[in-house]
Parts: sequence; C-alpha cells; structure tokens
Amino acid sequence: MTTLKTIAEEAGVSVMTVSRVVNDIPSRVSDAKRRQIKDIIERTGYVPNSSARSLSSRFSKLIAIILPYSYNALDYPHNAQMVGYISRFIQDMDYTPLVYQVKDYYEVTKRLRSWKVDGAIFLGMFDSDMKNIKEDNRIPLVFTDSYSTMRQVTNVGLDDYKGGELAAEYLLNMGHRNVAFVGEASHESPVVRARLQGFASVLRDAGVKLPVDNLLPDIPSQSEIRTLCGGDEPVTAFFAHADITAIQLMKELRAADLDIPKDCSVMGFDNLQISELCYPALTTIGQNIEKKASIATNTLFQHITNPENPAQNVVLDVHLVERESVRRIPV
Amino acid sequence: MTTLKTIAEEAGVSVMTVSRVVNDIPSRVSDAKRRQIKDIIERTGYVPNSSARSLSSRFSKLIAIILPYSYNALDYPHNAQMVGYISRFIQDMDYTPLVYQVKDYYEVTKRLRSWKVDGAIFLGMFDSDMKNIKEDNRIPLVFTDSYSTMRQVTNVGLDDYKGGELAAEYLLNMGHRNVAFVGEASHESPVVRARLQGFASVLRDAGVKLPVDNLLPDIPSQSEIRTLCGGDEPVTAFFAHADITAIQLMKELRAADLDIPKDCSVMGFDNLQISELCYPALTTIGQNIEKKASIATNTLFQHITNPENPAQNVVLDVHLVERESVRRIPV
DNA sequence: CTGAAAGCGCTTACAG
DNA sequence: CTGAAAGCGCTTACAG
Repeated sequence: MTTLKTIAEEAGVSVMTVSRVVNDIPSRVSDAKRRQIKDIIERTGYVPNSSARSLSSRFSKLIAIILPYSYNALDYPHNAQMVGYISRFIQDMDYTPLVYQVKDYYEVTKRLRSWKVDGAIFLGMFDSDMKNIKEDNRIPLVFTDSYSTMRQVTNVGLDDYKGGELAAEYLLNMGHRNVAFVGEASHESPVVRARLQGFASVLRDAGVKLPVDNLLPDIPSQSEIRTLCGGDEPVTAFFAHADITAIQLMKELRAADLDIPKDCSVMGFDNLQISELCYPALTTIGQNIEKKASIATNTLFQHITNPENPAQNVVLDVHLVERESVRRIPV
Repeated sequence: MTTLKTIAEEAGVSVMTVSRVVNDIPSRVSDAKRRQIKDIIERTGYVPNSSARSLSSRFSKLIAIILPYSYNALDYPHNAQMVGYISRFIQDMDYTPLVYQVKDYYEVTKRLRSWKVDGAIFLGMFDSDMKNIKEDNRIPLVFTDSYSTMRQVTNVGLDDYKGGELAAEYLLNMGHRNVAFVGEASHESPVVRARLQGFASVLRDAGVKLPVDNLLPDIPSQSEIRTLCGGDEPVTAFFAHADITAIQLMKELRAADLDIPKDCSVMGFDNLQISELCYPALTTIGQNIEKKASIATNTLFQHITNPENPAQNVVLDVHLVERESVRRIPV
C-alpha cells in the first residue's frame, strides 16, 4: 500500500515534504520536488489515511447526522430529504457524513466519541436529552426543529406557530367555521403543539370554537369520521400537522364516502413533493427543507471554524401553498 | 480524555490488560481485576478511539453506502428506504455506516480508501464502472439492482423481467388490448429495460401489439395524452416503470380530463407506501425493499467474515399488488 | 526550504 | 494470566 513513507523513499525526500505537498501547504517545497511528488501520487493513486490523520491531528473531518432510532428512520420523507441534503452539503465541504440512528442519550455520546466527530446535526426530538448531550460532548452541535428551553443551544427550526396561524386564517377565509386538528400535540412533540397553538389562537380571536372533540391525536376511523362530519354542526375542514398525515386522512375520508374537497376539506403541513402529486393536490403550509438543511450545515461549520461563535436560534419562515384540497364555502 | 493508558495507570495494570477487558477477550484476566477495570470504564465513560483501532488493526468496522451523486439522492423513496434499512442493519451489527454520494469511479476509490472501509454497498447504476471499482478496491463489495454482465460480482436484484410479465398478464386479463409503457428503457437503465422486455414478451405471445409510439421515455404531455387516448384505438392502460412515475402520470391524465381508472388505467412498479395512499390506490408490482436491503447487508457481512465466499447473484421475487387504478374492460 | 523526533491511542505478536 | 515492545500512518512542534 502506498503511504507517505513509500512516496518519500521513491522521491528521495522526507515524509514531511510529501505531507506538505499532499496538504498543499504553500511555498515550503521547491517546485521541482513538488512536481515529482505529485507525479508519484498520481501514478500510485495514493489516498491519505484518514484514521491516521484523525489520530495525529485535532480534526477527524467527520460529522454525525443523528436520528432517533426507528424501524426505518428514512421512511418519513421529511427526514429522508434532510439527510439527503445535509449529507451532500457535508461532502461538498470535504467532510464525511456519518448517519446514526440512536436509541438514547448514552448512545449519542458513545457514537460521537468513538470516531471523534468534529460536529453533529440532530434531526427530530432530543429535547429532554439535550442538556446531557451538550455536557458530555464539547463539540459543535446543531439541533433542528427543537423546542428545548435550554439556552446556549444552536437550533434551526420553523415558525410552526405562524404555520398554524396561516392555516386557520386560510380556512376562515374560505368560510369554514367548524374545523378539526389532527396530530398528537403533547409535550413529546412540541412542534405539533406549536402548530396547534397557532391554529387555535387565530380561531379563538375570530370567535370560532375548537372543541376538544375536534382535537384528534390520531387519524380518525371511519365511524369517527361519520360522527365528526355528520350531525348539526359537521366538521368541514381538517388541519393535519403533517402532509403525510393529511394524505392518510384523505384516504380515510374517501373510505367514509366523503369527497374532497366537496364534502370535506383538508390541509397539511410541510409541502412535500407528494403533496403536489396526490389527488386532490394538497393545500398546505410550506417549509423549505433544503434551506433548513443548508442553514443547519452552515451554522455547524461556522462553529467548527470558530468555536467562539455564540449559539444561535434560527427560525425559518413558512408560507401558505394553495392547491385543491380546500373548498370555499359560500356564505 | 480517558484512554487505555489512563485506565491502566489507575488500575495499576498494563495497557494490554485493559485492552483485553474492553474487548472481552475471554478468561485472560482475573475476575477481580476485570471488575475493577470495568468500574473505571463505567465511571469515566470511556469509549475506545475507533481511529486508533482502525490504524492498528486490520479492520475499521466502517461500511460505505454508495449512491450516485445527485441534487438530493434521497428524494426518491426507494433510495431513502434502502439507505434507512441498510444503515440500521449495519449499526445493528456494531459497524458504522458511511453514506457517500459519488460523482464518478475515481471518487469511489478515494472514498473507500480514505477511511479504509471494510466493505461497501452500491445503490443504483454503477454497471459501467464496476470493473474498475472492483480492481481498485479489493474489499467485499455488494451491488444492488445491477445488470452488469461481469462475472464474480455479488449483486442483489429483482426479477424485473417477471415484474414486466406480471403487469402484462394482469392488464390482458383485465381486458386491455392497447397499452403503453412509460420509462426510459435505454442501456443506461437496464432495470427499466428488463421491465419493458418482460412486459413486451407477454404481449407479443398474446398477439397484442406494442407499437413504438406507445413506448414513452417520459411522462406524456397533455396533448400527447389526448393523442394516445383518443382516436380509433385509444390506449386504455399505462404501465409505468416506477410508482413515482405512475403517480406523476396519473396527475397528467387527470389534467387531461381523464378519470382513472374509468377512462384510463395505470400500473406502477415498486409498491411504495404512497402507492397505497394515493388516489386511486395504485395497482403495482411489489418488491420487498426491506428484504433487498437485508440480503444485501447480510451478504456483505458474509464476505467480510469469510473472504473466500464466492460471489453470488441474488434475484428477489416480485408480485402483483392489485388495488384500484386498473379497470376491467368488459368483453 | 527541509527533516528528525515524538506522539496520537490503539492492537499485534511475542516473551515470560 | 500479564506485560514490554514495536508499529499502524499520519501531524505537530521544533531545529537547522
């Protein structure tokens, strides 16, 4: 195998000289030698050993992307896209991405230390473990979509509250007065809760009720749908906390013989690709996943480059994407 | 930082003794010492340095997952699922997955050597570079969905041809006599070509024509749709090479005022989750992505464990998944 | 401009 | 059962 030593021997120089050429350390080697060494590198296809570099220097040029452990963490298109973008951005910066699915906070620490990663980006909810994670790993860490109240944490998230508000405003404008929310808005999922809170606040200000019965932690069954959408004051629109949920809901609504949007309107949140392709095309609150991924990656690199950089909380905007799944109700 | 040396000093033993305890090398250390050392490890949260291990031993316990470079390689749900499953399986085996998006064959070699990965799994089409990749990297390599004619290559793929046959048989059974194929069936995409060939062979045997005009490399525009589905012998069914394509096609068909499946039937290939959720639910050829991922991973580990293992070509079965996007045409 | 020495944190291989 | 030595392939830090 080709190593610095092999090349040094062949070129009749020291290992250090080769190292300097490999790392492009400016004007410390004569041009002639430089050429000769580069030729050998080219010919032998020499690739520096990253483990050796990591061991001898302070940097591994490794970055971890951390997801909660699940059966298939990339099933959910939002996560898949985030990982796809982030891993590409990391590579474009000449770093190597490590994708980890972790079960608990102990595993986070173990993984991060094992390969001495230079930084990590967290997807999904690690709010409760964040304190421990930060204490155990004194490297740059970027969280996404986190709602931890911890200070000094760098997070890239969304204005979920505003998203909820936009959804409510739109449904009200379209004449809906009896609406329901689909999503588990517990302490476990602060993102969903923020969306619901924004949604509920606008309804409240408009004097429109959102009864507890219309807060659905799960996709309603067909009989529940019939109850909700039947009776004196039928629900005319559902706001689902995520596009995937909205699409599943549409399927159930159709199974209960309801036409969308004629009998019943549906809104989602995320603006995934499929939301444009599904039928009817989904009206939703759009977020820019690529931008979220790029800001998360860039912020991480800022912290790697300059460890003195203060923690920052970035909140990205959301916007209404109007398509065909919401009907205008005549007054 | 805690290292073997730190622990050794505290326990008053040699570095080697600690190393043996850490690696659970059986009955070479007295129980008393073992306990004491384990306590220190526990208390200090010691995690072995993988770079050092990689450098001094023959194994890195790193496995690369290699995708073709693209804007967002995980946009396509099939790839996202493969990466999700494979990376989990790799972790479950106590290895670390490295996700690479590579532009060309040189980059493959660079990546694989840089971290001295113990093996690699390739997703997507590297058929033409396979020879070079294999020559440059004498480590276990597993390809998926490859159609390289090279011998001695381990590949996990699908019976794409049979999938095409099943689609044709089904459409014929449902009374369709004028059908079209959507997909770029060039040399560049042998998977698509195999699907088309299976499809075409059954039609031919049944005496049903598949004119060139009905071979659509891309999703047809609305005016093309009107031409295809109008006239004397209108196309009554489309077979798309992938579910995503089928779903996009359905959108175009609807835009051209065609009802599915009343006016026009559609079949896909893959059986992704969304294919069940879309409307109408998509009739498709199902593949088991989890199984493909698990066999690819297991086969790779077999080769890592036993380098003498002969190359093998695994062909997974496919099956018809009947849903609602194909209409039965009365005779 | 170039190099010899030391060291990163482990494991391998051998000695006792 | 345990340990001292050498070495993996680099970089850091220093000397000239």
